[in-house]
Amino acid sequence: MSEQHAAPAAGQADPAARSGAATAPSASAAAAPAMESEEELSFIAPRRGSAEEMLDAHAGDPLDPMRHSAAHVMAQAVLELFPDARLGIGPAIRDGFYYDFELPRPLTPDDLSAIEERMRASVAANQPFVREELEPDAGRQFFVDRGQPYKVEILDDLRAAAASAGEPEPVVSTYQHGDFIDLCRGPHVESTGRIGPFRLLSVAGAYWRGDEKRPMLQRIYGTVWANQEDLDRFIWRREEAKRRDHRRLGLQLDLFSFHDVSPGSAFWHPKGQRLWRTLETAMRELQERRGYQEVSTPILVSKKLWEQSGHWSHYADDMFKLEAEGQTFSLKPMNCPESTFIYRSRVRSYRDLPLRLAEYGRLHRNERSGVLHGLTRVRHFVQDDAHIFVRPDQIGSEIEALLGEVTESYSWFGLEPHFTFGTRPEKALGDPALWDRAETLIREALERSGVQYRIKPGDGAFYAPKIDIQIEDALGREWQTATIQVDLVMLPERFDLTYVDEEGHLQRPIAIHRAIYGSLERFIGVLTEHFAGAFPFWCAPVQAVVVPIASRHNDSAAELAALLRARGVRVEVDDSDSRMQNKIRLAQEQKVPYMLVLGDREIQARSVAVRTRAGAQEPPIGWEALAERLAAEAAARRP
RNA sequence: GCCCACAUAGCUCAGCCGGCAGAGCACUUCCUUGGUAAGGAAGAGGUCAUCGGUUCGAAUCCGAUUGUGGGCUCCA
Repeated sequence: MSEQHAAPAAGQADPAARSGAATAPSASAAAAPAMESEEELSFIAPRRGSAEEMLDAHAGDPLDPMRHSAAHVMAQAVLELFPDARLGIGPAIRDGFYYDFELPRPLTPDDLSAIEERMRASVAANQPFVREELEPDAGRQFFVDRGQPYKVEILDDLRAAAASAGEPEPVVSTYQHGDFIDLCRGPHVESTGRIGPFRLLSVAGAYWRGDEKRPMLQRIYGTVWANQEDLDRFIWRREEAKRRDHRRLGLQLDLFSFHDVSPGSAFWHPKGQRLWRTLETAMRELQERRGYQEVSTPILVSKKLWEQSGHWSHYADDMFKLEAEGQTFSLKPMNCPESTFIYRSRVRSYRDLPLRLAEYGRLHRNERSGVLHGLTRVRHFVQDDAHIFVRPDQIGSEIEALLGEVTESYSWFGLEPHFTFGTRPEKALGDPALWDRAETLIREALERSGVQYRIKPGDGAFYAPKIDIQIEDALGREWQTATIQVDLVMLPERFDLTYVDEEGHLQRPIAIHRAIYGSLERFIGVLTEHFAGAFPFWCAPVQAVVVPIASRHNDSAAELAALLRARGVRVEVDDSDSRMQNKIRLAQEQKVPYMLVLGDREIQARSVAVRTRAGAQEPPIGWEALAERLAAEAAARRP
């Protein structure tokens, strides 16, 4: 970045941009006056704690008929226990199924085992599934008679949908097994005996049709597999996920904690902060190298800013607000609008662009209490945000560079990014021709970069086509982390950003919003689960523990530690009274990459015996050689 | 926010049908100076989340509050 001067400019950005991070979902920003408020809110309040669930939309599994059949069998069992139960829906889902019920009382764990028992009886009876088709009116009457208003509603909706699409009345199909009949499109397995090993997992509240204004039903989740081995593997995966849960590991590894006094905001302990700083330092190094300039903008901002950006009308409830001297302020939930003030602080020339402004902004969002979840769904988080202001002719090369940045930084963790290109949605702001051009440039950049990507038509933000980045962790779960959004209108137009072109005319720049880690909080949560707490050497909070065998070795241990520290190694000495075995055990539990054992033999040779956390024992190595090796390993940033 | 569950020592958890608050780990002290995942002994540590109610008596029963956890349109 060289001769960029800064310039005046304007700008603001959109909220959604940063959404990739902590919040993942949609992006939309607030500013779109024409948008419907619900839609806008969606980006604000990401739907789920873990993106994995969101991203893995259920996509047709050969086990689906069996899973859906299991849901029927479960509904049958529930009806036997609660004859007045009203049935919601009971689809097959990823790894299993659920069914929603309206019941006279809350279900208990005992109920679940009773239901399971009846299900087993049904499976043992091997009752065939029988399909029947009814005239719509007859079908409707059937469910009215059975006291199943939700089924009637579904039927009515189907008929209404068909009518409005100009299609003929839909045929109503039911499936029966035993004495249980359900409205159902099918298909099913031939008989209940074909249902594999299953287990009921949990009960949860679920709004009818996901609408908080509709009744709250009770949802029972279950899982079912083709054979016992698959079921066992699934159960193992769940348990492994629990073992890797970043909330548990965060405590065990002394990284962070949460406290009543600030729900949804982590307290970072020294080790967690060390990890954090290491990640941030690596990203800063990359950004320096790639021509970014770091900025910092206020956390407390007048509501005037959000009124100008358009966020206030739709987003106000999701911001923390406060009053001072008669003015209303809020804690910023996103960085973008403020970056435009820096852009506009002077006149910008075409020579200034691309202007890459990075900011580790501390953001606050007033997430509803019920959705908070460890580090993945928080009220306070830091985003490795950047706003890049470019000329239209620079979009392609800039996108290409960004894809390279994502690939490079994720390689530090051995993570392979997956790219999803979201194109123009139905409701989009801005000139369609500009959209087409931007999309073409993005597609070309994706092609040139040679990365694998998929296209999600209509999934762009309403003001910008975007590239979302997902990663798959060690358990095969997908997480959304990074996002790149090409903002054609939001920041540039609402904040009237300009630059002077070669001929002295004012032109409109394009703003690219991007976050690579996304939210540092969330990213650390994902890394913790991915590595099960055993972070790669380069970013491990404690990289090595020196283990003196007896107390007479403590002085040498301190000397070795000082030598390593001087080379930038994060090292601790365990000079407690414990036996060596115990010291090693504790270091293993803390997932420290290297244990450096020092006894008489080593000290005499000014060497040290290295044990890795994988359990390997290496031959003694000289202190200097070890320092060289560790410094080189840290610099390499390998997973 | 809503439904359900949970909240006991720093951590993990016992504590039945109300009757003097427990264990392991961690911590402190002492003994032990030991070669690759737990050496031994003693000690300290709790307003049983908070507030209120029932009761002779509440960690225990009831209610509220706060926090945490599982979820909240993969549409018959």
